[in-house]
Amino acid sequence: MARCVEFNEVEKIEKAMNVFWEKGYNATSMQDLVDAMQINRSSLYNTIGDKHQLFMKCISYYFDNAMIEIKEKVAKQESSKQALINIIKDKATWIVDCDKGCLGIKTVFELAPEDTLVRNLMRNNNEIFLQYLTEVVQKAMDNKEIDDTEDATLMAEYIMTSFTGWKQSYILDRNPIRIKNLSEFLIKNLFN
Amino acid sequence: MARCVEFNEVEKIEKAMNVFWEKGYNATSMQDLVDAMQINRSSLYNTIGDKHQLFMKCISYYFDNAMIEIKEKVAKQESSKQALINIIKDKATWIVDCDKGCLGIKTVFELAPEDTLVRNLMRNNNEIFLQYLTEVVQKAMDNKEIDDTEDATLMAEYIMTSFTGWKQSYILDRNPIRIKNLSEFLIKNLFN
DNA sequence: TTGATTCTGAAACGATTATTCCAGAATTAT
DNA sequence: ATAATTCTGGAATAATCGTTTCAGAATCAA
Repeated sequence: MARCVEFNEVEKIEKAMNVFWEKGYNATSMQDLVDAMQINRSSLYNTIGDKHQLFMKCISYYFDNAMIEIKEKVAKQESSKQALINIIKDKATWIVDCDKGCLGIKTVFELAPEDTLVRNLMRNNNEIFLQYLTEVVQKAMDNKEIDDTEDATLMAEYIMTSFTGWKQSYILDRNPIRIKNLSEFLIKNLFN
Repeated sequence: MARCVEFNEVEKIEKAMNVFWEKGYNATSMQDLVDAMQINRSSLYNTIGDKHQLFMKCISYYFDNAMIEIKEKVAKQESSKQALINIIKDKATWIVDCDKGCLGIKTVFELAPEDTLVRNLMRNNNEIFLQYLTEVVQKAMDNKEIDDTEDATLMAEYIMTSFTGWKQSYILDRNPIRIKNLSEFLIKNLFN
């Protein structure tokens, strides 16, 4: 009886995400988005919603992918300690290799302080990631691979917060050595 | 022969800074600025310049004040190690108490990746702060107050990058205990 | 093919953006 | 007081913002 949607929404979300990723929310115009998504203005508003709704979908997509990726990597590791070390090293590598910023961090500083919807979404995402990381830390402790007198959650938080600082440093200095040194220093401090 | 400027530029810069501090660069309009600064549009453009120039002056002012403040605090301390501990604890307190974000961090993530002028200014500021912090670390090492087998610059960088992560955590969670624990964990890791 | 429905493209919307312009008030030196 | 200069307030500008509207093309079931 009627015509069907002809585009793949997930595919379009991904393209929009890349624009937000590069420019941030406020600096991205709807014109930028429709250009990048190769979709009509009307179709965008009819099927996905307005700019804010689109953005929320983008950061959800961003986070879901990040979680899938990290879980795959951890699953490949026998040792939980080694899994943690790999997570840290991978993050250091990613920060240097990815020429864009980090959509997550960018969003926290640009929108979260004033935008409750975004803040809640980001907080949930963050908490889910933190819980997962805590599990890995706890396993490493249970296996006596690392010092188990510390609080596992605190250790996971400590690791996560480090990543943010590395990104800031790299945006300013573009110095890969610095990031490498910082990550190795973190590993040494925590696991030796 | 002619009329003089009737407002105190520094005072106006400070008011503008507070607006940028709360809302960020892109989300702040010239209307917001002239309202807050209580200055005429024309006067603003004639004496200070456009939005971007005003912003550059604001972050310079922001950074200069931060440097003065920290130097005063360090000067009051006999022990360099204690000075470092105080810097870390003060930052943790500041993050929790200051309801605004951090203009410096906000700017790095919002503008620095694309805006060369801002990036260079921020990088210089960051480097100056880093050098100063390195000096304090080095003194503590020379006095054998802390482990002197580490690189002082790396240690200073490590401290600085931690601050950024704490701010992110606090924006999302508003949990003062978390920040306190993170700061104490950092101090323990570095100085015990 | 017909009729119903939905997608599509482009134009138009009103609001807001940063910036400029200009007439007139205010201040100064002569 | 006069003339020169600069500040000031507000209007005006052109561009861009996010969003809506609508006629027509496209697709579907019957």
